[in-house]
Amino acid sequence: MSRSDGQAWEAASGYRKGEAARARILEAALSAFGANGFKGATTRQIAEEAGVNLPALKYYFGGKEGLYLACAEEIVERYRRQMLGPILEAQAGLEADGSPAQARASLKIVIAALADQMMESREAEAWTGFVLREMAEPGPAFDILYGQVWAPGLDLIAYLIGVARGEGVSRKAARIEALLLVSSLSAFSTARPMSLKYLAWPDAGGERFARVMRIVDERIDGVTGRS
Amino acid sequence: MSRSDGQAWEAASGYRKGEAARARILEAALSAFGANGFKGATTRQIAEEAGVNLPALKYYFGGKEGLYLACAEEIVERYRRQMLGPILEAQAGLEADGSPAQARASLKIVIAALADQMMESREAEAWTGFVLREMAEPGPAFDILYGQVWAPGLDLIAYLIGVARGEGVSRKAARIEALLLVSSLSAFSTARPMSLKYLAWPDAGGERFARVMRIVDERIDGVTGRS
DNA sequence: GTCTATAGTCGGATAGAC
DNA sequence: GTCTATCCGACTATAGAC
Repeated sequence: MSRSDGQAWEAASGYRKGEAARARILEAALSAFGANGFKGATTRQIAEEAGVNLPALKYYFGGKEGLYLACAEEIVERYRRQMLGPILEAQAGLEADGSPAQARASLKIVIAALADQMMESREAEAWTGFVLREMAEPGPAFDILYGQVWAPGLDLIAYLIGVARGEGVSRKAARIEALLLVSSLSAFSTARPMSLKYLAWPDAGGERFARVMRIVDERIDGVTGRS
Repeated sequence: MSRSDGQAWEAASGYRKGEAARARILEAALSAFGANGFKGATTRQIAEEAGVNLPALKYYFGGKEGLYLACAEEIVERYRRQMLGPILEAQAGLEADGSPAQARASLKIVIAALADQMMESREAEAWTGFVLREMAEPGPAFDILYGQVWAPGLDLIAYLIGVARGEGVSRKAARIEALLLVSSLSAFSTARPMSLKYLAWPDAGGERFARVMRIVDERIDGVTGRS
């Protein structure tokens, strides 16, 4: 990996400037790939936005595809950083009280955190775009994102749905419910431009976000079997 | 428009062969744009798949963007052709019996037809891909698709939700519910590759499609206020 | 390590023969 | 109307100076 090479020469020479350049390139790439996809984003645009010249991308990441994969790894870290708190909170609640009602509450915590990333957070916009695009059209980063982001997240949600509904739901059915629930959030991430126009909303933040989330919580009540 | 130009010389000369070439190009373009988007699709690839040479695209459609817009118009027609029956059925049911229960039944008919297009139909795969992509990243075809496909469809669904729930729901809330409901179907259209992997399903057709739809129908019961 | 300069490729568009 | 041949711009990648 180009990353460990970079660390190797840094350790040897004590050179530090490179790490800042590397971070800027990664940030610019995340933004560009998230907005335009692998093919749509150009290395020139990324280099310019990062304030480096073109060959720097090859130097640090081996090329366009290496940069794309590095973005995926960065996304996994950011996803974990953002979701770790809510996930631990949800798990702690369930360990203290394994009731269906608590599972429903934990589910709402997890979905709210996910929705916050997908719908509201401006900083998360780049990486959610990247992730959603890769799920629709599997590319070089599909496996890592599936294994590190989607599968664990969906497993947790499906598990919480199963507990909340009691024994009356099969494992597969809970997984389908989880997919439908998470996908419904795409109304305000992937499909946001259309949704905002349809609701005549300038954005989906603040009170508007809260309003959507109240409705999503009602849907969760429905999924988990409360009238 | 290049289209009316084409019709003009046909009417004058009685020449017919061109219309077949035009249709082949449109079909190939629909498939290519649906799979790869405007930038991702190449005119060379479209021309080759259609069995024509490159300048034919300019001749018939004025260029890449003209071809893209022609695809959008074609999609509107196909959407209407596919959805007209179910929409009329839903409206007829509601006119005969304006009860919440009937509205719920009509809603299930409309959603099932929509899901069939988005999830199961192989022929619809190209145009649903095109539509979903354009909604996420507004391009030249956004306005026509929004006005002719999304807005009318969502209006009908939001209206049916409102009737099914009685007077207890605001117009805006019904619209948000409609967006969330329709978006949940994207689990098996936009996000299909990931969903199929997660469920360990080879495809989402036949009995598997029916299984998902049974769960979607339960969600509709939840949205429309049945326990 | 970082840069300039350029090689090599590919895509959209079009001129002009027939 | 349909074709071949070609132009021009933009892209990725890389050689080589410092």
